[in-house]
Amino acid sequence: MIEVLPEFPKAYEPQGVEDAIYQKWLDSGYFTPENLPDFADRKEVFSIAMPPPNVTGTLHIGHATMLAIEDSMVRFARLSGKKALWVPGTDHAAIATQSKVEKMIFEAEAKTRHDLGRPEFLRRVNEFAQNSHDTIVNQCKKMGSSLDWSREAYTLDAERNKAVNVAFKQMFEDGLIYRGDRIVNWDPLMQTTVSDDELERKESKAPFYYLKYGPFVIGTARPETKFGDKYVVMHPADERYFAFEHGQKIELEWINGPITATVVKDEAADPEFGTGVMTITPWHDAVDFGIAERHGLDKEQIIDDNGKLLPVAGEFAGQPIKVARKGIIEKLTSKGLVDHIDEDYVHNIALNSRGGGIIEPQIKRQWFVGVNTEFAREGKMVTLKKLMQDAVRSKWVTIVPDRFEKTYFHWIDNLRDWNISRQLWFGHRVPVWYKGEEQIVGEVPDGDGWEQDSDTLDTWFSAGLWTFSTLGWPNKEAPDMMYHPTTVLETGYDILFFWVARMILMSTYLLGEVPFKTVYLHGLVRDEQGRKMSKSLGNIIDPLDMIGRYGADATRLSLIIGGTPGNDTRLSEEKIAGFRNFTNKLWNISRFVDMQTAGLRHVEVMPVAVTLADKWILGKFASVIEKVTQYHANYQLSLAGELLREFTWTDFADWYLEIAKVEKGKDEMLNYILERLLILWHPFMPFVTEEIYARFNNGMIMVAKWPMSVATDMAGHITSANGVAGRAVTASTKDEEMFEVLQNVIVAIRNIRAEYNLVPKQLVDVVVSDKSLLLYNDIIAALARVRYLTTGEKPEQVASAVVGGVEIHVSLEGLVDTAKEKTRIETELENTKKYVEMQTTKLDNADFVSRAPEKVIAGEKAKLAEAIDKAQKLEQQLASMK
RNA sequence: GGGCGGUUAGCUCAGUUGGUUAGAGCGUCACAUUGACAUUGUGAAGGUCGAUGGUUCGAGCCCAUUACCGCCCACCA
Repeated sequence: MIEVLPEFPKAYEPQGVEDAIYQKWLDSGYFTPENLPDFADRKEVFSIAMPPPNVTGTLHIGHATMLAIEDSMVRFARLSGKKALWVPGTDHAAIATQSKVEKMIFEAEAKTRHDLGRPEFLRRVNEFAQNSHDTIVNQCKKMGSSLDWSREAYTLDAERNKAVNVAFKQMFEDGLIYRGDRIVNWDPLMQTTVSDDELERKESKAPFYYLKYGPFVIGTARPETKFGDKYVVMHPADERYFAFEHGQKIELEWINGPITATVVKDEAADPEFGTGVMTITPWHDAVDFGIAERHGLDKEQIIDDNGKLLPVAGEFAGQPIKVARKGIIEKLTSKGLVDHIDEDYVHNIALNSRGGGIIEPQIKRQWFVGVNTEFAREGKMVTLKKLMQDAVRSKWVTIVPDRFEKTYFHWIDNLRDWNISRQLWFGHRVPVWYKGEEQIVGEVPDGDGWEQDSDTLDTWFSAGLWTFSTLGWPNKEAPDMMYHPTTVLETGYDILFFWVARMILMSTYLLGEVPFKTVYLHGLVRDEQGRKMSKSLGNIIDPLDMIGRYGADATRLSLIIGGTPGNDTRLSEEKIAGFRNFTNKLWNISRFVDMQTAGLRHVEVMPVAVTLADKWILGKFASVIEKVTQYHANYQLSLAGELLREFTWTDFADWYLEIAKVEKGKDEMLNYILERLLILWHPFMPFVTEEIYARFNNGMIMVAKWPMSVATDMAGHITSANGVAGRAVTASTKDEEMFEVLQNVIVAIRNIRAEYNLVPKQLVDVVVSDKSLLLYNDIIAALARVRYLTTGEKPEQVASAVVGGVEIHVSLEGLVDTAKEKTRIETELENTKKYVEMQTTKLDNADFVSRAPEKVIAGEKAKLAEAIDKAQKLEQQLASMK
């Protein structure tokens, strides 16, 4: 069926067409690779697992960046003839989502999750998650994302739950998952543990108390933890305390009366810090816990799960920390135990980064993944840490930009066992069932009387399985597993530890292969002033808003062009508006070609280049195809976009189309180039290119063929395998140089015209020194507004210039300001002479001549010769001036 | 305390293994408005590439030192 298209509107209006185009793509089914008509012929596989957005709300500009980049990658792969798959999904984001919903419920109904009960609370969270999900899916579509919706997944659905249970079981059986009493990060506010990576440290100023502890002075910022302190620790090599022996008992007066303290010598005590002596609280401090473990010391809980003091605190029992601290200091002061107080002490306090409270370390029975635990793998003993390290060290996984490999290794080096159980309600239940002494792991037990572990798993546990749990795993025979390892993982660098590293852990452990071959890390999007976007600052740029105002293509371009991987980018509405202008430019280029050639149409075979301009543009275009293809292969999307913009706007529109208005018979050339140019643009701006392409009547651009790359032959001729049987583009170096001279001559004339403020209507006569330029009389006449172009005698009243060895005299009878001309030429001459001098010095340098490559020397010599020639001509011009 | 990044035109940024007189977009200035596009065209101005020293025939790029800004990591109680 041939669509009847309306007339070509003067301006591109994205708002009117984007939704329909997206629907057309959906209807085609091509987002699902198996539906591609030539699926079987497509040899290479390309796949991306989309980082699933959290179902905590709506997509922000960072998500939009992710979608723009990934969609460009997938569309490029699809156009390049690959089996291109991009899997969508959402993340239940256990802690973030639960925290958000709890907050909403409390604000609206003043109820906690305990008031509602587990089933009702989960019903509410799921309802919220569903709404967020729908919004997110809609936003992905608005961005033009070519996601395979038939494969959509959710980190908390039944299939993913199965994957989680199988993974858990295998790790448990290998001894990598264990349950133990360890010191963990407890958030009293949300009543759950959080992993080390979910802590956010905030600098804070607090009084630092120096307390008299028997013969010692100890320092603390947390006097409320000191009740149980009965060990006093110092470095074994600290000479000041040689009088005290390890294990020595000391009677001393403390907060609630006399106690017996034991001296412990341990290297964890820093002699440089404070007095070099400290007391320890193993239950509420990770370092202290370590010391206590090493020496087999008692551990006592001082603070309960709600952040209140326990009976050990005596009269302070039941008080919240903040209240108790004041009273304790008062009591210590009255007992004369406060030595002095440093009021300006700065330390870091740990917060739950997901909107929770101040972390209180506690000893708790939790589930852990042992990252240093050895297990057998192919006859060797390895650890999860080693698997993670090897994957990157061996370049099995490549990180772009590579500097993040260092960050990655550093993180692994400092990694401790991963606490995976949470006391949250929203999430995958820890797949362990208990009945009396019995325990079943990883599989739902038969029979009655089994109770499941009430905890849920860290959201990153299921997220770590994402690349393969979305492709049918744990069924290793699942046909979709052909898409694994995925080709590239594209995400923000801020998520390297949380997610990227854990995916590598899970995949190398469970599958024995990496989850992706390349990690492409994009930067954060900031506002014009480099600040993070946030609601409170009111500087948020909402992608949907921008799409509504400037179109999805412009929004996408603004997020792809002008940035580099791993570096933050600043975004402004002006930038997006600028790309809206470009979108319209491309539209109008097409509109012009449509009018000029009586309708856009597919041209299969590369047309014969008739004129110099034809040869030039085909040569240029061939090189653009080659470079853009290469940039895509190297994930240098910004460079690809900039090169395309330059070619499209400057070379094709400003030069070639202007020439096409003069040189007729370019219908094939124009259509041939435009069609392929649209394909090159399609990964970046899918909507407008699809809309224009409809007028070519050649199917959908989404499944068009990427123009073939080109090669340069020995003679410097650029040949194209561009679907053309044996026809080569013959833009020789000489042709290219000639065209450049032509361009320079035109610019020089325009320049002179501008200096004398000539309006376009006013034509000028021009005398040039090179008669071969007369061949291009029509072009020069039109583009530089010239009446007669000759090679005759230089007229009297002229303004002159020298470019590329050509002398140009623009006849300006009655207009020439001789003094001004003289100054202009003198300045030019002076600069040229300086340059000649510089080049001469360089070429007279024996070291340069003997050591620089010949090619460089030849180039420098040619430049010198041209400059000398130019200087001579300028001198003659000056001499002939009256 | 360790590590990483940034510093190039008024602003936002490129600059591919060191090789033209360092580029782009936006902004600025001048001129132009009936024939693809004013969401435009033409032309121009604007930078001693943070600083110092070194390597080299040659440095924005490599090395060392240093300044400022930003980020990440860290068990100084």
